[in-house]
Amino acid sequence: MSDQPDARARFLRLHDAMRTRICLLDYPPGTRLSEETLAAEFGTSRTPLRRVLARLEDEGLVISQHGVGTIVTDVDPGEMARTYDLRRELAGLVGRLSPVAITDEIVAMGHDFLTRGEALLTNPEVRALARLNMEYFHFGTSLTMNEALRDTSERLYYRTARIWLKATSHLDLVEETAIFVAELRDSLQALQARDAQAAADVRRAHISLCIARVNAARR
Amino acid sequence: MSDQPDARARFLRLHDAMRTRICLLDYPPGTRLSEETLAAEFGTSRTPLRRVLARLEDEGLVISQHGVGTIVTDVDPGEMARTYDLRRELAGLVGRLSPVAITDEIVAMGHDFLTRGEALLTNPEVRALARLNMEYFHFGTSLTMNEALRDTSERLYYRTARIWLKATSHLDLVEETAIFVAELRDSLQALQARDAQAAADVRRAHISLCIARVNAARR
DNA sequence: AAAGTGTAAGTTGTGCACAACCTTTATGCA
DNA sequence: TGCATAAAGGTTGTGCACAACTTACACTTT
Repeated sequence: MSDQPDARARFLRLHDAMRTRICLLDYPPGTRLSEETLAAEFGTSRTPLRRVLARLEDEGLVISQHGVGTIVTDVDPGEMARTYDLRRELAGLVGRLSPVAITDEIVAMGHDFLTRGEALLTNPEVRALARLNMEYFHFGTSLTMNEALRDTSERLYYRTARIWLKATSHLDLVEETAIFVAELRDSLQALQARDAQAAADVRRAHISLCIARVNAARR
Repeated sequence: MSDQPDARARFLRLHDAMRTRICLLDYPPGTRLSEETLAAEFGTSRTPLRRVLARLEDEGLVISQHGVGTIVTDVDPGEMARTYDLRRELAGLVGRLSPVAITDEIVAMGHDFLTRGEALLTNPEVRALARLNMEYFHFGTSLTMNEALRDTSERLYYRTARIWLKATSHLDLVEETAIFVAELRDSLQALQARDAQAAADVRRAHISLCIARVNAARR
């Protein structure tokens, strides 16, 4: 049924696993990854794993140095700020470039996200928050039919996600969770109005606020 | 002096060479590339070359199929249109997100581009036009300090460049050259006014016109 | 004649051994 | 003791042989 050849399927699986680990800070910036060890863990040889690391390097998540190792990158604060600037603009574009029609199903998904977010309020946990945020981000990009916009947004998201997560550890987790739930609430309202542009604007606004918050925390 | 290890330098060289060949239609869509042949041509083994092809695949320029070959992709017209939509927006953002200060040197570069463009008017040639267009595009993205915006713009540019080139062959080359020179002229005017936003708007407007032209030619 | 089957050629994917390289540590010498 | 040097260990990069896979074609069978 699946038209994914084994090789490609495995590549996607490993890539996703590694990307998630990096973005969830299982491998904090500076961590030295061993090709041999990872290959053994995933039950392959170095060759397919190197393909994965090569892509992660292209995406800016790791950097390989001959004779040294493959190291998880950190992100320069200035560059991160500029990346967020772009992410904010792209979030707004989701509402303008080939937005999808908001169906009942999409509204239901929005409602589901809110429910799951509210569950976090009673039991805040940074990893669960990060995971939900990641899932919700994908949901957000799925609101445009523009593939290039989707791919670009996700690429930039994964580049900055762990920095937000690191900042969240320093900020108040409870407060950050509450802010996220508020975003989910605003978002659901826009979806219920069947207004894709409004939903995109909600995201845009919250990215702006997030930038301000992280900048304030850095001081 | 150069801090590029041999391996990385070679990778960048091969990647750039292959990308240029694909975008200049030396390898038209559908071409089947042979790892062995290419490796021999570049004087390496398959291994480093496969790293290059892997990245080209991530960029959407080729697709590798086990047992079949590595094939230069074509772009779906609808997807291309949506990619152009995004490129148009990004072009405008260059003027708003961390634009550089327009120096005399930058103005001189703009003037140089115009001179070279005008030289093409007397002797139009599609390859030379494509090359100049590519160089001018890089010049355009260099007008922002936002690395993510630069990288993203270039990524999308290379994804669509060959489609524009293919369309140009069908359109009138002389007319297309004249339009490009007109853009260079407008651009220079904006630069001379030291107005980065105006320069970005010029590019934005011309991408819009390009979209309309290609769409019209397709009918 | 048509359909099915096997075989051969050509391609990408994988695993392994080794080369190239960097870092750390030990060692010898002043 | 201090410093230079080399040696050792560990890492990524490369080349090669072979596995896995697809396609095309010839051949056989119905």
